[in-house]
Amino acid sequence: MLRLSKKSEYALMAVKYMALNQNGKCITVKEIAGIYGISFQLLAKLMQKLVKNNIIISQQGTKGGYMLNKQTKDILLADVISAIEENYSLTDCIESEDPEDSCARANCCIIRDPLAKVQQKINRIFAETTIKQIL
Amino acid sequence: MLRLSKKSEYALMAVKYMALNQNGKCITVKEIAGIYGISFQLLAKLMQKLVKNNIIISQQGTKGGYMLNKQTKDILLADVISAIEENYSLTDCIESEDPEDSCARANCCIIRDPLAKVQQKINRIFAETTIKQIL
DNA sequence: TTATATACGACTTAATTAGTCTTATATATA
DNA sequence: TATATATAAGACTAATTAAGTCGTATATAA
Repeated sequence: MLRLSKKSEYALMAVKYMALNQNGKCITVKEIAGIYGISFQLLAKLMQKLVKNNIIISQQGTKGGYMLNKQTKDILLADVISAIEENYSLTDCIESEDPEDSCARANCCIIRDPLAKVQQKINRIFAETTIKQIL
Repeated sequence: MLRLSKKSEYALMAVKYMALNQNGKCITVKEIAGIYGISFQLLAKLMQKLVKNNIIISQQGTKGGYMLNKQTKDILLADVISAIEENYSLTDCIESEDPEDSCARANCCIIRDPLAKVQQKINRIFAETTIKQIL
C-alpha cells in the first residue's frame, strides 16, 4: 500500500516522454502506448485528463497529438498525479470537508490529525519536485 | 492512490490507544475493537503482526492481552506501518531486488529512478515520526 | 472525401483489501 | 484440575477498487 496507481505511472511516463521527445511537434498516444506497452485506450483517457488540467494541449485530426503546455520546470509531480487521482491522501477523511461523511469512526478517531500532518509533508515532496528535475 | 490500508490505520490506532491507556496492565483486542468499532478477528491478526515485529508483547489466557514492548519515543510510524504492509512503496519495482520480476516495462522505464528518490524522502518522513509525537 | 487523430461515457475484468470462519493453544483462578 | 478467557493462525468469502475494453462521436490535414 501507499502505492501510486498504474494510471499515475503511465501519465508520468507520458509527460516525461513528451518532454524528452517533442521538438515542436505533436506526439501521439499511439507512439507512447506502443513504446511502453501501455493500453492505448487507457492512456488516451489519461492524456485527456492532463489536457483538462492544462498540463498538455491536444491537436485533433491527422498530424494531431499532444504537446506540453508548460515548461518542464513549471510542471510539478503533484500536478500530474492530482490530475489523474481524484484525491491522493493517506486516508479517506483527510482533505474531506466533513470527515463524518467518509468515516464512521470520525468522532472517536485518534490518528486523523497526526496523519494530516504527515500528509502535508508528503504533499510538499510532490509539490517540490518538477518534471525538469526527473528528466 | 497513495492510501494507507485500513489495516495500517487500525494498527496505528491500537498502538496509540495502548500508549495512552496501558498503565502497567494488559489491554485486550476486545477492548480496542469495541471502542473503535473494528472487526475483532481482523484487529487480532494485526496485533499478532505487531508482536512479531517486537512492537508489542502478548500475554495469553485470562487477564491476558497486549502491552507495548518499547517506549513511545522508540516506536516509529515506519515500524508500525511496515509491520502491517508487506512492502509500502510507490511502485512494485521500487525496493524489489530484481525490477524485471515485478514489471514487464523495467527495461524501458523512465520513471523508476526518479520515483525511488521520492520514495526515500517519503520513507524519511515515516522514519522521523514517533508514536510519542502523535499522542 | 478519406485517413488519422483525439473525446468520452459505459461497461467488464482483474486484483487487492477487508472481513469472517474455524480450530488450536496458553493461562489465571475458582 | 476444570473452566472461562485470552491470543495464534490458516483458509476462506465478500466487498471494493483498479485496470482495461468497447463503442461511438468529433475534429482536421491532405
